[in-house]
Amino acid sequence: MTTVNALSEIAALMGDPARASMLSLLMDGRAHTASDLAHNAGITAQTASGHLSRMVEANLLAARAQGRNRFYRLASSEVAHAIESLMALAGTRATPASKSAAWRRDPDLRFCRTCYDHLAGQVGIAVTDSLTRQGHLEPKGPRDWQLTQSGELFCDKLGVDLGTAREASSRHFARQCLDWSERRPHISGALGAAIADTFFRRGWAERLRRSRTVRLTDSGRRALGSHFGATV
Amino acid sequence: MTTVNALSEIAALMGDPARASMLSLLMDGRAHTASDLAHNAGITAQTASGHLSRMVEANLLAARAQGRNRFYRLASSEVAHAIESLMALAGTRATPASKSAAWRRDPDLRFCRTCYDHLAGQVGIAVTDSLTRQGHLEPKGPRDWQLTQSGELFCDKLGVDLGTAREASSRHFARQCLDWSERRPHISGALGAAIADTFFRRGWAERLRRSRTVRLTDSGRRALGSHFGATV
DNA sequence: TTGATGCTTCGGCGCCGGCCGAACCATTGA
DNA sequence: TCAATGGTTCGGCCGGCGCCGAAGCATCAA
Repeated sequence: MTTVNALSEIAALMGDPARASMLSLLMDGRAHTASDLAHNAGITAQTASGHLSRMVEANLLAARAQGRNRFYRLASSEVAHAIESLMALAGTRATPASKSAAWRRDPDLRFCRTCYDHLAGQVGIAVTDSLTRQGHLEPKGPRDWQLTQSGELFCDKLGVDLGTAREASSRHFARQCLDWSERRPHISGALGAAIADTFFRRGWAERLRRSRTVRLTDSGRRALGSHFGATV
Repeated sequence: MTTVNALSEIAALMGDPARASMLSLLMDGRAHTASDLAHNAGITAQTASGHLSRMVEANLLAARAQGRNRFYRLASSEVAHAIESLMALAGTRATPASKSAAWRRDPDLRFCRTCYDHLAGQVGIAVTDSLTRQGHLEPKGPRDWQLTQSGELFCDKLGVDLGTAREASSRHFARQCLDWSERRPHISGALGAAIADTFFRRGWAERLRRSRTVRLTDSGRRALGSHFGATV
């Protein structure tokens, strides 16, 4: 393959209106589901599926399966840079994030919910962000985190049962789980479950019946502020 | 026109093999005749004519009639930049272990070439690295550099025409341009052009015919060592 | 289990656009 | 003026690819 052909193949991928529409949506830097991208581009799921796999093949996108959903995001900042420089030629700039309709539909679920056995939504992200920001949590490999020494102390002070969490040796300790509403990773795995358990045990949060939705109590709201430095 | 359509239209123009071939040839920053471009792309003159007028219409190319000939060149350095950033993506297609065939096949192009009107490849990177390492060049914002006081002196000593470079006020002075073969930024903008001009004027480098490839002369190799402290 | 949902694969249709031959226009040189 | 050369316009052919319906697989909820 020549340099020229490589150029034309990459450009041709971006040159289809449907694919360009998907790339534009993904310029917000977050991950979107295949159906989200299909709907946004105004095409059927099966057509979108073909487009998406071609772009993954060409290393424009990265895919990650989670449950029944498949999330796609831009493969690298270089891809975003190339798209931006093409948009610059057209005299336009990248559009900021545009929220999907589904995103607005369920504000409570979006705010806080359980994802299996750990916290997700804005609260789950707030906890995750707080831990990384304070240096308690750091990346370990592409899909995991690990607690730092200060993180161990912090969890102990909070009453998070790290001993039991570590005993579940067959399970990932601190896995990155992609949050569908926030489109960013939150903590899952044994640590995520232990943290969620702490929230329920200390009365910071309550499960709603027959729903994944979780209600943050007043004391929970205060705890987020005092322990995590977060206001939600 | 939406930004999405603008993106796809520009990308689609670059996405045709024949047009991509023309754009690649024009990446040398020089003007080429229509028949030259047609022959290089392996198509007939009438087909090329259609492609060329479409690219002029889209402001990718600028045309100038001269006698019976019609010369085409890239419309702006922004076009060159967009093409270069697409080529950077094309380099990531295969598995990281094996570079693309084109990458292996074209060692001279990788070593030194023009990117529109400035130097790219290993030599372009060596110059850029030398300037930053010696404190002559420092980052200014996310995508630009600026010359330090010592950098001004250094350029004067070298014979780089900074006055003319600064006069082109509509143009970025020292822009970061992502090098597709080295995967790191080199100097573009008015300063990049002035430096390249110095290399050609002092006989340190020579353009090869009908190619973006640049040959470093023996004196150029010595100059890289003495002035820039680089061995290539 | 059963049904619902998300995603993919397969097959066939339709059309957009790249291609060239032929003809035409413009500039040059004699 | 006439031929030669470079470039463009027009018309028609045809292949590639974007599209969807149908069907199939995987996951989740009850």
